[in-house]
Amino acid sequence: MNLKELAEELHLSQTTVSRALNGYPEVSEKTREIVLAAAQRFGYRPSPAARRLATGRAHALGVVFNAERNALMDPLFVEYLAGVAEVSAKQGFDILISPSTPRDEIATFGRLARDGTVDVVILSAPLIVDARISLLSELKFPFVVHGRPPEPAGVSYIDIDNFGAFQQATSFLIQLGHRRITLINGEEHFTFAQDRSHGAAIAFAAAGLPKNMLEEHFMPMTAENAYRCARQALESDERPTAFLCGSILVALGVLRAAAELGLDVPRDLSIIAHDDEMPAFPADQFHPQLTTTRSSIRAAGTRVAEMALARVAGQKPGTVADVWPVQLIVRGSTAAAPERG
Amino acid sequence: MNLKELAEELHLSQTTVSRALNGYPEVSEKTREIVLAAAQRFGYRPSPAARRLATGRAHALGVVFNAERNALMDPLFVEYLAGVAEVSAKQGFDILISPSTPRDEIATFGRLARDGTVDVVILSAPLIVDARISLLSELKFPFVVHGRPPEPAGVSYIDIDNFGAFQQATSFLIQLGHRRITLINGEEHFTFAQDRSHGAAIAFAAAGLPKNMLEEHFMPMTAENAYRCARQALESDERPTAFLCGSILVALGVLRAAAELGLDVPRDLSIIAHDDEMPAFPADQFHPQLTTTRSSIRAAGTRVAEMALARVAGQKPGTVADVWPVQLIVRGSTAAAPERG
DNA sequence: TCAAACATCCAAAGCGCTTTGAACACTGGG
DNA sequence: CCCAGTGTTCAAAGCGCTTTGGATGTTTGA
Repeated sequence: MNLKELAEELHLSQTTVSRALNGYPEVSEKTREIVLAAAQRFGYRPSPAARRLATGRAHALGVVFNAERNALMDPLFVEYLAGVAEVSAKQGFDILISPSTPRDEIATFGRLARDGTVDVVILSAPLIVDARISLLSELKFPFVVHGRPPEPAGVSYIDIDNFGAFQQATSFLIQLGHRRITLINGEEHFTFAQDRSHGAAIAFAAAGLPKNMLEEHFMPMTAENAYRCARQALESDERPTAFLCGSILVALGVLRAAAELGLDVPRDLSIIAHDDEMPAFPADQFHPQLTTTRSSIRAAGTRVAEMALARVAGQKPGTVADVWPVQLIVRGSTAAAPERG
Repeated sequence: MNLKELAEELHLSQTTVSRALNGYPEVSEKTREIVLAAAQRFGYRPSPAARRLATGRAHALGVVFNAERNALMDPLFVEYLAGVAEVSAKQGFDILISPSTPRDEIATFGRLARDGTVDVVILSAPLIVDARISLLSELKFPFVVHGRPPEPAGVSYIDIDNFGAFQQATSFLIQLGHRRITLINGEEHFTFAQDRSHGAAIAFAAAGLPKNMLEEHFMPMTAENAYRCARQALESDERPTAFLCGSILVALGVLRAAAELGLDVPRDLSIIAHDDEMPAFPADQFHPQLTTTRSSIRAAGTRVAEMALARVAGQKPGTVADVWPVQLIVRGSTAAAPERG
C-alpha cells in the first residue's frame, strides 16, 4: 500500500496524509489520529526510495570499512559497529558499509559524499595528515570523527584520553621500579599512536628518567607483530622489564614471547595493555589476568553515532569534542620490577 | 549534473542517454561513445535514489547484524564482512547493515524485505528451526544462506563441512590414544553445532567407543564460557585428555584453564580447535601453536556475496549448495594421550 | 458587518531516473 | 514506387514521496 492508496482510502489528499504522518502542525489532531490509525491498520510504510528522492536525504549513515586495515587488526570493529548500530536503529537510520582499500579510500569517500546515499559519514582512526578529513571538509559534507583529528577546530569528534592513559600506565610501571620499558604502539601515522607515545614520554620525563630507557615500536597491532617485536626485545642484552601494549592482541603476542623464553609474567616481566573491551577477549580471561587501561569501544560507537545523527539534524560541526577518561585497572600482569641481575 | 542536463548538453533525449549509459542495444555505437565520453567529462553520476525509485531495485545487499550475538562471539564477523564487501564493491553494490536484537530479528528481516532498501539478504548461522528462512521464503524475498539451512531444498547456500571436520579431528584424537574427549560446541540450536556434534559422534561409533566417553557442551563460544567449562571438566574425577573446540576463542579459554591447573599442553592435554582464520588471531601464534580444522571465513564471505548477487541477477534459489572441505592442520597442541595414572 | 487572520486541507509540481509506445528515417524486396 | 522491416531516436508517463502555493471555510477584531 502506498500513500496514494492510503489517501484515497481515507478520502483525504496525499498532502494531508503525508503531513499527518510526519508530524507537521498544519493538520488537525483529529485527522492526524485517524490517519495514524489507518496507516497502522493497513500496515502502510513509506517507500524509503521515494522519500529519499523527494527530500534528498538518505536516512542513512555511512561507515567506511577499510577491508585491509580492519580485517587485519580490528575485531574491535564489530564492537564499534554494534555501538553505532544500536543508536542508528533507534532513529530508523540505515548503516551503509562502504568497503575500500587504503588506495581507493579517498575515492570511496568522494563517492559517498556526492551520491547522496548517506547523509553523514563516520570516520575512524584519523591520521596525522588525513586526506579524508580534508576532502569531506572541502566538499562540505557532514562527518564526525572517532578519534582525535589532526586539526580539531571545527570538527565534531569523540576520543578517549590516549595521552592520559599511557602517561598513567607508564608512571605506574615506573613507580613499580621498572626502568626499561618497551611500548608496542600502533602505526605512527595515527593520531592515537602519537598521543600514546607522548603520554609515555611525559611520564618518563616527569620521573626524571632518560628517554632512551623507553623503547618504542610502531606497527600494525597484531599478535604476530607483537610477538616478533617482543621476542627480539627480550632476547637483547638490555631487555625490558615491562611492556606497554597498544591492544589486547598485542598483549597476546607478548605473552607468547615471554612463555617461549621461560619468563614468568608478572615476576620477570610486567605487561599493561590498552583494552577496548572486546567481549570476545576479556582482559581478565588471560593468564595472568591483564592489567589494562580500559575504555569501551562500544560506548564510543554509540556516542559517535549520536553525534552523526545530531549532525544530520543540523548541529554545527565542531560542537562536540568529547575526550573520555581512561581508567587504569590493575590486575595480575604487573608487579614490582625484578632485581637487577 | 543530472541526466536531463547531460541530455540537453548532448542535444539528445534523456531516453537515449540513459540507454547509452546502461548498455542497451537500441542505441548506435557512435552515439554511445559520445554519450559515454560526455558523461565522463562532466563527471555525471546517476542518482542512486532516482534509479532505485524508478527500477524498484536498490543495488544493495543486506546483512542483518545481530548485535548481541555477533558482538559476543564474532570477531569473525569482520572477516566475513570483509569478504562480502570485497565482492559487492566490485559490482557497485552497497552493503546495508541492519542491526537487530534476537527478539526483533524477524521484524528486521520483514522490514528489509518489504522496504525495498535491499535486493537480497544474506543470512548467517542458520538455526535448526529458523523463522527467518521461513519468513523470507514466504515473502518470496531473495536470500542466500551462509551455513547449512535446516531444509536445504530450494535454498542457495554455502557451508563448510562441519561434519567432516569434526569427524576427522575426533578420529585423529582417538588414534592418538585419547578416550575421554570433551567437545565444547556452539549453542545447540545452530545447524553447524549439530553437524559438528554428529561428526564427533560418528567418529566415536566408528572406533567402537561408547558414546559417553565423549562429553559434549553447548554454549556461546566465548573464551570465558570455555574457561569455566574446561576448568570444571579438568577438575572432575575422570578428566578428559583432549578438547575439541568450536573456535579459536574457545581454545583460548581452555588453554587458560589448563595453565591454571598446571597442565601442560600437549603433554597432559591435547587441544584441537576449529579455525576460521581470523587474521587477528592466527592459530600458529598461540603457545603452543594450535592444531586446527581450518577454513576461511573470508572466502566464505566472498562466495556468499557472489551467490547473493547472482540471485539478484535472476539465478533461481537452490542452484548453489557448496559444501567446502575443511583441512586438519596438525601443530603443537596435540600429542599422544598421557599414560593412565 | 467586513476585512483580516487563522486553521485545514488540497491540486499539482517537482525529485532524477527508467521504460513504454510511437515516430522517424533508411534499407531492400516485390 | 510502395510496403514491410529494421535501426535509431524521442516524448511522455510513471516510480512514491514531499512541498509549494493556493483554496476553502471559520474566527476574530474593529
